[in-house]
Amino acid sequence: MGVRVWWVRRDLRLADNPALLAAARDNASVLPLFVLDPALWRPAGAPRQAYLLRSLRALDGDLGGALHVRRGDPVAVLPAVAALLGADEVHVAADHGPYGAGRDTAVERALAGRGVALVRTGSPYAVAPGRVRTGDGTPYRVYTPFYRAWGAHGWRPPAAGTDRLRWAALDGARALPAEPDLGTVVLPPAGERAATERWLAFAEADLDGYASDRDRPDRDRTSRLSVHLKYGELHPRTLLAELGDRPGHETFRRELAWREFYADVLHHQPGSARTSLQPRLAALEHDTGALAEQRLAAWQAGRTGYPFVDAGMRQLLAEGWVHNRVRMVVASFLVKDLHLPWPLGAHWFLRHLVDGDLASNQHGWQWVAGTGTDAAPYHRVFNPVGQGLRFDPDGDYVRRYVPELRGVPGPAVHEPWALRGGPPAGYPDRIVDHSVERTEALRRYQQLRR
DNA sequence: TTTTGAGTTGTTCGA
DNA sequence: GTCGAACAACTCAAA
Repeated sequence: MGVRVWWVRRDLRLADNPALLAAARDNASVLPLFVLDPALWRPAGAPRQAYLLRSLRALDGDLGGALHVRRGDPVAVLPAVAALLGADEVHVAADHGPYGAGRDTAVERALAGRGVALVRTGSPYAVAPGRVRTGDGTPYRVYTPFYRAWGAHGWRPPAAGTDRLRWAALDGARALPAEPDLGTVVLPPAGERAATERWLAFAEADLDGYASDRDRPDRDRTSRLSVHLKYGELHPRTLLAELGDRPGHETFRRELAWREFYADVLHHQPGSARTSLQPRLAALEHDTGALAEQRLAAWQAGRTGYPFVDAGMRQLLAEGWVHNRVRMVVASFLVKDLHLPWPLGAHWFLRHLVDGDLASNQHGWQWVAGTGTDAAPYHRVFNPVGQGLRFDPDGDYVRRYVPELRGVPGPAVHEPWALRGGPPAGYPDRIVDHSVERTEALRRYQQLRR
């Protein structure tokens, strides 16, 4: 009966956790270890920092206070902890991100020098990135064929639970740092229990109508599970096991598959987190200078004068979360109306989103910018007014996040410049004319044609 | 090797 | 008001 380390990263749960079960096999006692890595902590932004701390506290509660926390570079911390404990195995779920994969290789090497094995079991995905391949053995670059092959590949059923876990203790654990100042941001409840409750509530109330309702930000019937999946408070396999063939179920499974697809793309092309997947589009002409900076600031603050865009940007600042439909609209606005490079927007999102995930975020932005995996028609430009009228037909979503417009009833709220007397006091005029900038965007994209 | 069908989420214009 | 075409070409993936 030995002692093993369970190195917790983005799998903050006890249920359906193959790495934990591997650590605990043969009745070994397990030290649950979280390493606060400054390289990941610093750029995270206050919402994610705070959420992570809350989720760690919840996990620690579920562990009866057994969570061991250290601060530092995992390459130094893991060998030190393993030595203090006398452990010969460290168990993790594999990390396929550009930073995590390199870090794990370095940790593995450092541990091996002391005769300790780094054992990878499972991953944060139903199918580990890199596993789904075309007939040629190459990675997929188009979603739909990936989805078919991913479904055909299949995944394991959820791991059976166990009540035979024994936790090890070790002196020298650091307390978690104090929570950063969140201002007025209100975060969703963190932890495995909250995640499970969210899933059950969603499955009960919204899953059947998901195919049509998910697109309506005014109705707010998306799953809101992104943050829980991000931190591994739930595993997608657990959800997939409960999905059937009804329309809403199929649509939700496809959303989970997008998450897997983008993780796969990032795994094969780590550079896609920073640069356009289509090299030809890297030469797209962007605006620069003082005016461009002013416009970026207006977008960030939710003061573009386009209510649907501003509501989304303010929801981001208020909740660290934005409805998916609105994410596309605000992204399109930055790239195609303001002619600014997508990485600027992607970076702002990562700083403020509580569910900010490198693969999903960067590739979602690339999809909107038309630089991504699909052969996006360059003429796909979202109309911020048309999208608002279509997906927020009564204007309720806009009024929820833009108080200056609360006195404007009905769909007229989407075009405040058309109101008698112009926009209400305190609400800005449009910073650009959409129809003009749409034409300009099309011109710039057209320049890059073969 | 060549061919073929298809590719998340859109918008505008004119009949 | 509704509806279909046009907005271009390109690349992917499998037959």
